[in-house]
Amino acid sequence: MPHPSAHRNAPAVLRVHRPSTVDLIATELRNAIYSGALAVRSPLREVEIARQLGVSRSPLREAAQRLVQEGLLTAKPGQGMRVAVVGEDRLDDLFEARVAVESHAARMIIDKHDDAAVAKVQSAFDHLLRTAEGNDARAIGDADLDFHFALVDAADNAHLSRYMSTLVVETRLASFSSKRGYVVRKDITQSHHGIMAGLQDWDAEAAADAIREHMVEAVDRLTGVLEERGVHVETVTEEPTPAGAYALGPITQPLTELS
Amino acid sequence: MPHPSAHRNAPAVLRVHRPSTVDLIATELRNAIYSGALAVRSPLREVEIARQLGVSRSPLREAAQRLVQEGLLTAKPGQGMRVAVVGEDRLDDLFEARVAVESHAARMIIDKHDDAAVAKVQSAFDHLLRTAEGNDARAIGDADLDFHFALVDAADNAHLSRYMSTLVVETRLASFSSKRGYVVRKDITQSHHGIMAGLQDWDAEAAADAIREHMVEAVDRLTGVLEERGVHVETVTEEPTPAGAYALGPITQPLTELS
DNA sequence: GCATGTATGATTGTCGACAGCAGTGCGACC
DNA sequence: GGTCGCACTGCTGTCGACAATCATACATGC
Repeated sequence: MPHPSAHRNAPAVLRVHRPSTVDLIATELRNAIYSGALAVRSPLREVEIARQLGVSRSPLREAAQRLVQEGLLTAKPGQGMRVAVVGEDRLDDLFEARVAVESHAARMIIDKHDDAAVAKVQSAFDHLLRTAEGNDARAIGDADLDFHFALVDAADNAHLSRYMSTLVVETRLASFSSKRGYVVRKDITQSHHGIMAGLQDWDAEAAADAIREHMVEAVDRLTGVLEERGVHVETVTEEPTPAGAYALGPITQPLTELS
Repeated sequence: MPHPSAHRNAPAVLRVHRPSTVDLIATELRNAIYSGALAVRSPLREVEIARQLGVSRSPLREAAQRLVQEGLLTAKPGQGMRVAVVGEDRLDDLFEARVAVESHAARMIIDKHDDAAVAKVQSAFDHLLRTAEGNDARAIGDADLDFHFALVDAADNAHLSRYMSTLVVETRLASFSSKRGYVVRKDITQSHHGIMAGLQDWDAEAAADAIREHMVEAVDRLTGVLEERGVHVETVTEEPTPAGAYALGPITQPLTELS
């Protein structure tokens, strides 16, 4: 039985895309950092992790170099690599870069009057709204980052999407690096609402302003400047993880995928 | 004799920053790609290049993975790595990403009324003007890319600068990948003049518009759509290189540098 | 007691080697 | 004559091993 997607004038077979072992390891490492399985500042024990992944040190080190290039790992000669710390001194640069990417993504969507793109962002926004009703800080944080990635991804620019995927993980690292633990603001949906409104009104400046304001709020939250000013905002804090011995799953070669 | 820069209240010694071997190799590879020593689409012969660099295959492969992450090298399982081809299908995404980064850099400079930043860009612009008087296509191309990097670098955001440094090399790869060879427009200074004017007038929208227009012109030049439309613009073409056997210099450990 | 020097253990950085795969050319077969 | 099959060659992907380096703890001396 032919596959339903088999098209008449389409080429008989699609080009197969085989991910290399290094690809798989790099993805695994990124996920481990994003999920917190690899804690901030923790050294990357090559022999141990290589054993957990079921590979040798060579491909692991090669994959790790990709994350070094992304800024997710830092390497010091003689001391190996550790999960990068995104301290307060880097917050301005990081979130300003996000403003650059996300506001331009919004401008692209608006310039094209791309209804489908807005619908995608709306979907992510709805999910954020539902999640924000609960008190799971991590889930809210995930939905938040998903929203921002969806915004950039909806602009349909592979280059910006790839850069954004790194920015997302770095943002997560900034939260993990915070002295106050993993905290999200309860009013997080409000600033997102401004972004959605800008998109729906096809108002690029309004969307860009909302994004800029949202990033300022994020930096304020992470630096704790709000508490210093005596401003009270309701937040949700994740109970600190046991930081126990994590375990990375072994690399499993996925079935040959078509692209 | 104490160094003149020794400050009274500064820490006695600065933190030393030792570049790792992988750092040096990665820089060497980037330069080789930027200069064209490693031609587009050419496979990365690991044994040969490792021998030229005076290192083993392991650190070379690790360094190469950094360039894979940057998109400067592409890796296919079983076929090793080759210098990436930035074909016409990727031009839109690439230059749109540059618009995002560069226009935001301009906005940052303008928002801060940063005179020193404008002066830096002006310096790069002057150099471009002088170079454009000649007919050395490659030199003009270098000055062009230097200008755009200077613009982003002047915004004083390490994150964006790092991303821009990759975008610069990718842009160079786009020129190398062009079927028409390495070509620069004679009227290249005009569109840059608009950018400079926007900065000097502290007019963010004017600067952003000029940047956007500049990128459109660049894409038009690379896709050859101008010729198709019968529009004639004066260009300078670099005579094709002999494509002879290049040679990468051996890795030399620089003296311990202070950061 | 504090600082300095030393031994130890673990971990990284690098290398050479080997198996396996991909591309190529030749030859056989339909 | 074209297609298929097969051996060959070069290269990659992966591994284990070794030396150099770093961090830690301990001992020594002032």
